[in-house]
Amino acid sequence: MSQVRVRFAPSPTGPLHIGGVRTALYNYLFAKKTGGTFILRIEDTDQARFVEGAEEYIMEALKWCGIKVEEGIEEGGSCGPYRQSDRKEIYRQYADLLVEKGDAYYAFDTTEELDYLRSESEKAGNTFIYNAGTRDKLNNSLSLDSAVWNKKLSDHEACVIRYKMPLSEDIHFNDIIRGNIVVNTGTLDDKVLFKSDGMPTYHLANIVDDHLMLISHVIRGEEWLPSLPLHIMLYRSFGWDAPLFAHLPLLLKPDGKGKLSKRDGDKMGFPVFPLFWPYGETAKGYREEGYYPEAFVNMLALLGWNPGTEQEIFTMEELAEAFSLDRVGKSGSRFDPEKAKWFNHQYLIKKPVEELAMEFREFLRSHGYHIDIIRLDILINLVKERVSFVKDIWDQTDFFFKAPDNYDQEVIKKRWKEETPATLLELRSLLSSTDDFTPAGTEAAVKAWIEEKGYNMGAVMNAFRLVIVGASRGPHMFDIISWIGKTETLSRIDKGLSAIGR
RNA sequence: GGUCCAUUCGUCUAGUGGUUAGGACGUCAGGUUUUCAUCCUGUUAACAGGGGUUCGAUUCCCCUAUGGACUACCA
Repeated sequence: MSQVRVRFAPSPTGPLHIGGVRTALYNYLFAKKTGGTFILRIEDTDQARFVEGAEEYIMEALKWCGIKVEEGIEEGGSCGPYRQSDRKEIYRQYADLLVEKGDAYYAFDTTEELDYLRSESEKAGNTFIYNAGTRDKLNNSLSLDSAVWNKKLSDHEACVIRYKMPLSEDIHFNDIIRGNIVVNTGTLDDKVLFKSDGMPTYHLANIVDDHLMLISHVIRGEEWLPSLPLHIMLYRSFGWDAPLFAHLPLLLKPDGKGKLSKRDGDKMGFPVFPLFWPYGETAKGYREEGYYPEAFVNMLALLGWNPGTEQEIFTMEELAEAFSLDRVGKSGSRFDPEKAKWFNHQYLIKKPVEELAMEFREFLRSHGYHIDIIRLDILINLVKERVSFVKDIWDQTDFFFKAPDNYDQEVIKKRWKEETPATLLELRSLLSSTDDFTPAGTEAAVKAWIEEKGYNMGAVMNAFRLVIVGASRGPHMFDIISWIGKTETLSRIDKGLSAIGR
């Protein structure tokens, strides 16, 4: 098998969508699996859609994901440049080559003329196609007198180069994921290969670059499938061996139909982009939402591909080892934000406590709390199983840092009895005289007292929790009071008694 | 409209010409717990429809339906 070389070829028109990230990931995994090379090529042949910052965003997003580019703008490589606008001079000669061969021709029709033809056709219920059936009636080097079009050329009249699609010919081609496909050229149109602005279109640039960059496998989104026949024809016209193709299924909206878009994320509160997009209409990112890149990548990898085993948690290395194109599904995958959270939870609970503590310390700082890292370790161990994100730890631990401002009415109704204040007073004095304020120490003392007095464990502990936490939630009481300390514990009992009273 | 692609629990999916159609997320229930959560156990629920082929089709073929992509001098 010849050397595997794959490329991820986004166009820098905005933030990279997670569908794009998945395409990059599958390319990367395939390269790693086969010992091949992963290349990043920027397809910026559309000057009108250029977006400032998009290229940097793409590179940063891949880095965050742990997808390492081997050849690209920053990395260099023997097949550069890797930005199509920097390869501008390359394309024209190939377009000309096709014209010389008779597989392409010059066309002088203006956008307005073509738009008019299209709308007229539509009114008549037909579809306008620029192809063998219509090209003779249009303005091009096939229909016009050679003197006429040569003059247009020498006058530098606006002109594009179109591919001359055969009248009717079945094109057979193979897709690694979808198998054999047949399309008749009669349904295809004479696509523009070279624009009047001096830039190639995607179709030409793509074929030329993939050939020049020795790409062995083209792994891209399903939206490219309809243009594959054209690409196959192009390879044929150039006399080049075509790479192998794999068209990945789309990522769909979580609800309803259609492909995943930014709006879905906004509507349902989950990110559609890996990183925060800071320009123009901003968009939130997985990174900023608190997702770990490993979890994000793991989740994405399993959306459309499966290992054929029941393993769900994979490191990047394991993914690369297990990956294969023939285990990629054919149908679109609906994205499930809930499962994305679950993946993050899996990674979070496996993180070393010290790391989580460091992360949470930053969070606390921004909320005005400065807590010793050792104490945070203890805290994290108490609650990490309960959260999916570090930022969620706060919701589970706020009462560790401040006494309750109010007390859950439902719990008061259920747990606050006639004798409760007296019992809590007893408990207060017991704790006050307990020197060993470790969880084990207070637990032993309190349980012995409850037993001795014949109290009901649930009644006492729930009332106790109410004055300490303010609600019916949180880790074990003795862990809580040990962490907040004796002074705070006693003060919260006092505060609770006077607030709830009776 | 035309071309192409797709269709297994709500979701991601496994799977085979003969299976109790398996797993995960979610849901629900029970258990554990001083509470909530976790956790454990269990439950739930699927082969789009119709024709073939076949002794037998979820699996192979055809049609229909539904969904999707594409249909630009955008990628």
